[in-house]
Amino acid sequence: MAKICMNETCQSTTTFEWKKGWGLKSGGFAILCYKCGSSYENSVYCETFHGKESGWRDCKLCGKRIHCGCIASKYLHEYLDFGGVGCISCAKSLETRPIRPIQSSYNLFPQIPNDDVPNGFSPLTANNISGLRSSFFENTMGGNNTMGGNSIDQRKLMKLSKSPDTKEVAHFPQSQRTECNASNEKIKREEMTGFSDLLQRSARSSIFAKPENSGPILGPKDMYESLSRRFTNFPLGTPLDTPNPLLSSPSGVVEGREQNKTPPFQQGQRTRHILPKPPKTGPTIGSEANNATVSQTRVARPPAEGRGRHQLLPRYWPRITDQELQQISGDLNSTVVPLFEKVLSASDAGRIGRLVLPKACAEAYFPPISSSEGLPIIIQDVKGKEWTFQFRFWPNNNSRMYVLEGVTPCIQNMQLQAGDTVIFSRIDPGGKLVIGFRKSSNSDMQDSQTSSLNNGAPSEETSHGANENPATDGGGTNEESLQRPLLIPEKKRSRNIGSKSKRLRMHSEDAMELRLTWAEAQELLRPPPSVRPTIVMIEDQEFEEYDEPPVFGKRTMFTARASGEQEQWAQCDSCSKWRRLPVDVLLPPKWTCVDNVWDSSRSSCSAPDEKSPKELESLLGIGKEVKKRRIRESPTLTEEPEPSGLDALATAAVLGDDAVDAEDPSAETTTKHPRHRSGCTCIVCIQPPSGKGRHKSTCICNVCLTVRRRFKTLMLRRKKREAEIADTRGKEPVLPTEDDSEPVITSEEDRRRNRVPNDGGGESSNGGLDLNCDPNREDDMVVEAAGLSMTGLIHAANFPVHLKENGNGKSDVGPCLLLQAAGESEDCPPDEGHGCVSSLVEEKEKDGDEGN
DNA sequence: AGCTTGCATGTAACG
DNA sequence: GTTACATGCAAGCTG
Repeated sequence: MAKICMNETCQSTTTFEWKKGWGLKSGGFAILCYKCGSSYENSVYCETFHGKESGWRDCKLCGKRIHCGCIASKYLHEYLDFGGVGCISCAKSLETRPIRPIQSSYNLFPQIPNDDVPNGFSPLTANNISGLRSSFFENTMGGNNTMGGNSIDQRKLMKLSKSPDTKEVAHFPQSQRTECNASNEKIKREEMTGFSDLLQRSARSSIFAKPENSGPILGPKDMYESLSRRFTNFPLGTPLDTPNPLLSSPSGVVEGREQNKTPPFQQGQRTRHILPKPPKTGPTIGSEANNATVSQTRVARPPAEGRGRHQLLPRYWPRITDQELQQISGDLNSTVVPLFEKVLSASDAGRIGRLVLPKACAEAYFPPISSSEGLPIIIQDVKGKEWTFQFRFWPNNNSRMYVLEGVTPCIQNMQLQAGDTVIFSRIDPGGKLVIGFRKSSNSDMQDSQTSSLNNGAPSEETSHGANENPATDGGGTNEESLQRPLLIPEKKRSRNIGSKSKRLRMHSEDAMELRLTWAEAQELLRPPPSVRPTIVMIEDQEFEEYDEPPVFGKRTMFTARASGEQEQWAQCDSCSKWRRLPVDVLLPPKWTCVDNVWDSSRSSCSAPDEKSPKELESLLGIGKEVKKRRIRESPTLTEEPEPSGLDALATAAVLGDDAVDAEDPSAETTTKHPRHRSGCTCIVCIQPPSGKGRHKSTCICNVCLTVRRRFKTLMLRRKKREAEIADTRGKEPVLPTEDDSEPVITSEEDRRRNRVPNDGGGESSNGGLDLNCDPNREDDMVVEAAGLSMTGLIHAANFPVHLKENGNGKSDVGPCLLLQAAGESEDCPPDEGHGCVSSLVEEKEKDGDEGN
């Protein structure tokens, strides 16, 4: 079926081909001129014939084949008054009524702008397109060259005016009437919505229109650009949601009363809705709209066939650059038709390997499937590799849920993750599906989305594999500015990337590492600068509340000297040397030797290390594999060499001063409590660093007084216990002493008392405190804990909660211990199961008080 | 036990 | 209120 190329400068009569691919829904087709390369695909989706295997029907009058769902077919068929459809020629010959002159700018043929629309359109592209249109129609009409552009418009108008009014419909059998009405309404509705879609899209895409005409080759892209320019020339402010009764309102079709009341021109004026709504789209819309100003992204190319009832949501409109198109097409003889795109959800990118397809997209661009088993589909990636997916659906709420199964290899091959975007395109001729992608700029989805939204910076680094060229021909417009994503509610922007935190779950190994370092990150939290906390009292406890989120400070190491004195060490960001700091110093995220105002001799990177590397490594536990080893060996984060202030407290509470004085970095506690883990968000653990500088050794606050009082009780109890031990010494074969480096354990009781590691007590090794142990069995242990010094206890308690330590992931224990040691057992109620020392202390204190 | 599969359900967007 | 869709979940399957 030879056609004449619509390209005026080509007008080849022999090189057109109808291309009918399965990506072309409902008998759609694409036209390709092999001479000039112009490609025109069916752009007006005809829902009337949707589902028909063939897009062709027979004219009821002459039997001529009528195509639907294509550029031409809109004008190749008419709904006949007596039912059915007829070819345009027959319909015209039957037409007896005068054509209502609708001068509306509403263009039934939005893909081919109408020069006759009196809206002050610039003729910039009209000449080209009108010529194309003319020749196209002349040829698609079977060589009837008598039909010029006006004729086409007349036909359009005729088609519009052919909407059967009530009288006419009333003569039909009910079935036909219904069908006819439905058909007309459907078409009109889809045209209307398609138009509004186009308006919205064009408002955005206009910013990408090339300033110069693209020359004789006018492909779909150029057509859309031209359209964009044209449609953005619409006067603004006319609401679209005031439908033209002739065009879209059912009342206009069925009731028909209002049709003639309004002058057609006014109808047209009314119909126009130029100012699109702010895009209620997913995050990529907004972000990419911003990016579009610099990335030449072709925003929102209208989905060709995905119209009608299942018109695509804006978030699925493909945005693609020329480079990407070219990369996909690979050669000049093929045309890439972007179909739709989708931001990968967590489940899409997960291991299940199921990519949920938007229903409208699936039904528009994928082959129709009747059984849930679906069909295998071969989709080519941008590298040319072909992937076979299973395209299928599930019944869902009287609807369907379309999925592509088996996408995991492809997703992984493209190294995509949740938040990235896959773009489905079609290569014409051939109808081959292509899957491209666009990576989110940030592996963290939220960051990427919000950052791009906030500052308008490019959020996409690659698309379809590569898009490195900044925009050269794009430019912001007023329309574009109107579309700024700032107008988009955050709630809607966040769609598709997981408004729920659970959508952000990551299950990769990387994520595991992130989880492990979460505790470390928590330790770096600092109160927001220049923000005064609000002190709230919760069960007689003071808690600081900050309106601003905490900030990250520089990670430091805490060590304990032989004297029990705590030290803080920080590593210079410049020279990586470790500098000793006062223990109560909070460092900013960036810190160098120059900032070391506490030690002038080492306030320069040129100053040598205070300790030898070996000493430092031993002291601070720094080494290459420390972190990895920690992750690898201890999923519970129990192995940590450096005692922190709170760790020292815990250690001291168990082992007494000797444990601290030993300056054994391996003295450690455990965080292995089931309810009080790293990242715990309970009121205790979220308490910001509140203790800083508050509790001096001379402090007489209630907390410190309570600590002292309780410690006194502990000491008394210890003496009492020692007396008991002395009494029973003769009965026990071996008794552990404080001086015994390797106490001989004679019973499980004593083993527990002395916290000597048993066979299975990894967490309790080295005298650590196992918070998981049964509190009821800890009594004696706590009694033994009375061996610590008051100063050590107070000193340890003085450490701010979040400064307590050294990045060993034990932040969860610290606050609990500190508060509990300070006598605030209420903060770790038994039902919370914190198993805190303090609660044990409390118990024993009671006992002791009673005993005393 | 881990994986796959099919369906159910909750939620957000849309009309 | 309806629809679309992300994801949970249980039953079945497989090694």
